Parts: sequence; structure tokens; C-alpha cells
Amino acid sequence: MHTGDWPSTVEEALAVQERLRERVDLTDDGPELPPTVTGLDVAYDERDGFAAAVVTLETAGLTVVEARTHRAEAVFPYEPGLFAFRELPPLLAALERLDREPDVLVCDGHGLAHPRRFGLACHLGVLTGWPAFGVGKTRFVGTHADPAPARGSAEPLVDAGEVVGAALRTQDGVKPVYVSAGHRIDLAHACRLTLALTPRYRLPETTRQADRLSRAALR
DNA sequence: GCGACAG
DNA sequence: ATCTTGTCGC
Repeated sequence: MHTGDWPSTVEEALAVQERLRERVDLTDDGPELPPTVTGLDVAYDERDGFAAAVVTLETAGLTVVEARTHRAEAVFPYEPGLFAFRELPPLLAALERLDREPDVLVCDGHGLAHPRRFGLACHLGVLTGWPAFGVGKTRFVGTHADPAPARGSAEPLVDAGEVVGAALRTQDGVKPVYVSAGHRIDLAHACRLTLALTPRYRLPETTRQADRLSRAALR
């Protein structure tokens, strides 16, 4: 993998982010539900090493089509707002090992729901060219009303006067997840797809599978 | 000035 | 992210 031109300071990362942000494409010409969905996640060890995992599922039955992992050392510290510079290298390496090209990437983090509107999902989408969106477990930016208790209820996530995502209830009476568009997919489709991926649990089956696999790859 | 701050 | 026991509920 190429990590030679990878930013090593906060200033450099901010500059890269600002440049790539202009390449985000928010149009959505994809189908209501893509044939497959690819989830990504990273697990860390007690030091600076981690394992990235990507898992492609058939959207209809949520069965595994393909799964790949990649182990690496961290090349960038965790910095709120610059999260992608830490996890992107191993994730891209794992993605390159897939035989089948993803239809859409489901990221463990945010897309537009980011201080500069360029979270991990946007970054991943721009670099790969594939549709991508984010499903975060906790809020990063913005405020929202509490969604109704029923699964499927949602409230807009607003930051600085603009809707950057949605707080979506994926299970009755359970804390909502934060969905935001990343690249080549709109918020409505991202929310519908997220609901298709959460028939039983709060988090998408894609991230659950990728989380499981990345932890296993760590040992 | 005082918190908040994806994973 | 990760460190961790018990506990409540289906």
C-alpha cells in the first residue's frame, strides 16, 4: 500500500481533507436496494497495531458473499475529525483483496455528519469511487429531537443550520444510530438500507460481521 | 473561558 | 478503540 504521501501532521491532513472534500458527489443514481452491501471495521490491540476487516453480504438474505482482512500498524494518531487518516490505510488494503466489486460501503463512523462535512464515509467513497455512507453509534456533531420509540422512526440531525444526517431508531425502544450520506448515495436511501440491515440488532449486520472478523484477525 | 470531541 | 462482572429480560 502507498503510505509515503500519507499526511503525518494535523495540518497536512486538514489540507488533504479540504482538497478531497470538493470531490464528494451527492447525487444518487443507485437502485432502491443494491444487490450487495459491504461493511468495514477495525479492531485495535493494546499497542499500535490493528486489523481491518471488510465483509460483503447479499442484501436480500444478509448472507456472507466475501470477507477479507488486513493487519497493520497505525500511521496516524486518533484525532476527532481526522479519524479517516488513521483507519483508511488498512481499510483500503482490505478492500483491495475483494474479488467482487462493492455496490455500496457501510462505514463505522460518519459521512457528512462531520465538522467539515468530510467524515470517514465521504473519504472512503471519494478514494474508491464507490457509493458509501456512515452509520455511527454516537453523535459527533449536530443536534436532534428524540425519534419516536418505534423502529424506523427518525429525526434530522442538524448542524450549523443544515441537515447533515439522521438519528434513526433501528430497534423498538433502543438508542438510535446516526446515519449520514458519504458519497453517491442520499440520506433517504442510506436510512432505508440501514433498516434493511438491522432486522434484529441496533447496528447493521455489515458492521457486526466486520467487527467480529476484525477482532478475530487480531489474534 | 468552559466543555465537547466519530473510533 | 479498549479495559471488564454482574445483571435484567426474552
